[in-house]
Amino acid sequence: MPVVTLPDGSTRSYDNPVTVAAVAADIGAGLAKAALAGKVDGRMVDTSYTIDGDAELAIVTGKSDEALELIRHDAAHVMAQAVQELYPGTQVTIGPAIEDGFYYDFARDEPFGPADLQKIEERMREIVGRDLPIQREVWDREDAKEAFAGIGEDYKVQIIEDIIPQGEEVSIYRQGDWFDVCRGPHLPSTGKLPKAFKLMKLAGAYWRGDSNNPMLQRIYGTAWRSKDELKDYLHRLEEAEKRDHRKIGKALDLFHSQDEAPGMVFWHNRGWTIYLAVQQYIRDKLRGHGYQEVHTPQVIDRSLWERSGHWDKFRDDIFVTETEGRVYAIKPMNCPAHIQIYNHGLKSYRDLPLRLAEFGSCHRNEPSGTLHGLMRVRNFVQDDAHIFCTEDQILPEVLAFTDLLYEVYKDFGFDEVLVKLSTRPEKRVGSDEVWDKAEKSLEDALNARGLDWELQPGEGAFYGPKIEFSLRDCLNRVWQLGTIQLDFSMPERLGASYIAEDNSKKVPVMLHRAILGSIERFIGILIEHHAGAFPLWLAPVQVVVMNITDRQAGFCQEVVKSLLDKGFRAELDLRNEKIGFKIREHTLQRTPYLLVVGDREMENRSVAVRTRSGEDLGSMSLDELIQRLEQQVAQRA
RNA sequence: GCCAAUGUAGCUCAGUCGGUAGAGCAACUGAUUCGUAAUCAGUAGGUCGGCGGUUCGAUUCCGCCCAUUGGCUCCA
Repeated sequence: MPVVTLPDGSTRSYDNPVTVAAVAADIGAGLAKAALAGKVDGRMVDTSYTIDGDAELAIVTGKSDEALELIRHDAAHVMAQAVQELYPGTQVTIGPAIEDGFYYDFARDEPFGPADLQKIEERMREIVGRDLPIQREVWDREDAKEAFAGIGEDYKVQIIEDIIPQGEEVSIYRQGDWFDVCRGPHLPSTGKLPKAFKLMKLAGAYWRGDSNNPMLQRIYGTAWRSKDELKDYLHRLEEAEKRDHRKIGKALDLFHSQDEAPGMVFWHNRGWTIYLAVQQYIRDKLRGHGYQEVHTPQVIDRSLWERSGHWDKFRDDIFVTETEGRVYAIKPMNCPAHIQIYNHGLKSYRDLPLRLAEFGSCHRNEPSGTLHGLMRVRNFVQDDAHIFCTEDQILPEVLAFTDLLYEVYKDFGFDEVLVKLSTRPEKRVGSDEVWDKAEKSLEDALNARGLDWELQPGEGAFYGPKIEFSLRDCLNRVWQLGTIQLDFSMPERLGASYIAEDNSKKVPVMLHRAILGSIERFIGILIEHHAGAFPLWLAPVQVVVMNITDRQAGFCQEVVKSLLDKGFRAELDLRNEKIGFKIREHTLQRTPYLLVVGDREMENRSVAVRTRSGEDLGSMSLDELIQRLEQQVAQRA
């Protein structure tokens, strides 16, 4: 006698077990038709699911938020069916719903091309048109393996063997002649899939994400509840692409890179101006937070890297140079060098914590396929620092660092920070007691500041746990910026020690930490965050002064000089062009303030002020303007 | 590194089913001195990513390499 409670609180009782579809039909014919799935006690199920006891039920329709995942998962199935119909012999593997869409990985000798995508998409529409009922069946595990082996679906056999836990039932979803192993739930029929999908791109992907495995062909698609939603999504993508830091970097003349130096940046004056502004900002911050800035060599004999352990582990990723029979590494990181500074002179516990900061240029020979604009480069500078401290100082240091990091992110206008804590991996150094203490310090620090964070068990480095702070780029890709990593290994390897209160010799704990991470990457994120319209304090050119006719040239020069004297980045535009043309150009260049000087302004020694957003602030005296600019820079607005 | 795609003038792009290429903007010259998102006219500009092969002839077809883009893996 199931009693079904609906979201509005009303109940319906039935004499016998009922399906979700039956309840929907009981409520109304319209709902029965619209029903895509059910949510029973919070769990998504098929409409064919039988409710045999008291339960809470919500009918999922095309309007529900839950419908999206369902639709995307079904789109993946329909795509797989389309592919197998069009390209017999292609094996299917896995095909989940993902953010904004879905993908499916296929095993096929022939590569898919862009033309195939169109064909597949057409066939998908046809399959939707066929309105095939989608039926769930439960098969015996061994029967299922045999069935898939029989049709040459080796990957499916592996999935049943390795991925579906023993004891869990093996469910098969059948649509027409086509069937797939799947946990579900699915739509009642292929006809319920809105024709608001689009295949987006082709990619390679290793089977089960392991680069030792064969590479499969992945097709990405997007799917939505309606054509309008799809249109909105595609429009959002277009808008996002306009923010791409590589595009803006070129358009605003910030930087470039070229074939001769892959993964390295040629900073043009405007980009370098931003770079220096960012660096100067951090430098000032560090000085106020008890850091000492140092600078160490870029080229260091391999023996140091052998002692630190990097030579063994990262030999292939280290640029090397040789002279007079000695092999040197172009440094991939600063820490071993900082330990050399630490080791210089006997240290007492009274010297700790010792915080050494460096803007050191590092090179890593990253795999070619991973390079990406400013986000992933081979030569970068981090706002790097290493804190040498006692075990008891870990918590206060992590707390102080977290506070500093959020202070910095706030100044740059970032508030959506993703935080992840990575804990001990299987292979590690250091005793469990030390790890316990270290992990707890990191966790306590995050909780003390009330941050939302995600645990990544086993993802820590072999030498210690870490916290990572990440931001998203314009295409929603996540990039790590800040980090704090505890290190129980390197100080010992490189012979760092201090004399403790009890006169014993102890090894300090080292904290690797960065806030912006690579400054290159950070500027990439900044460019996309602001779409090139940098806040005044970062703008490479803050003010441009334009004349209407040659008569005002002299006064314009005076204005620029006054601004330069006040420390502003001002430029002059005296070209023989119409004012509208100049306004357009500098607006496109995202210059924050455009000053127009005509006869009127020259007469009363003022400037007409326009912002890049098109706002006309009218005429004002130079003093008024400077006051405004100074205030805005101070507020970092 | 792996899979796929792409590489034509400073920039954005078109084109050649094999006969060494074109537009807009930018540049340069001249005219114009014009008050808030493009003044007009003219001129010049390319080893069609690199190397090799096929061919009478290759930017076009084929192979290799380099770089870039989108993914995957990696990321001290």
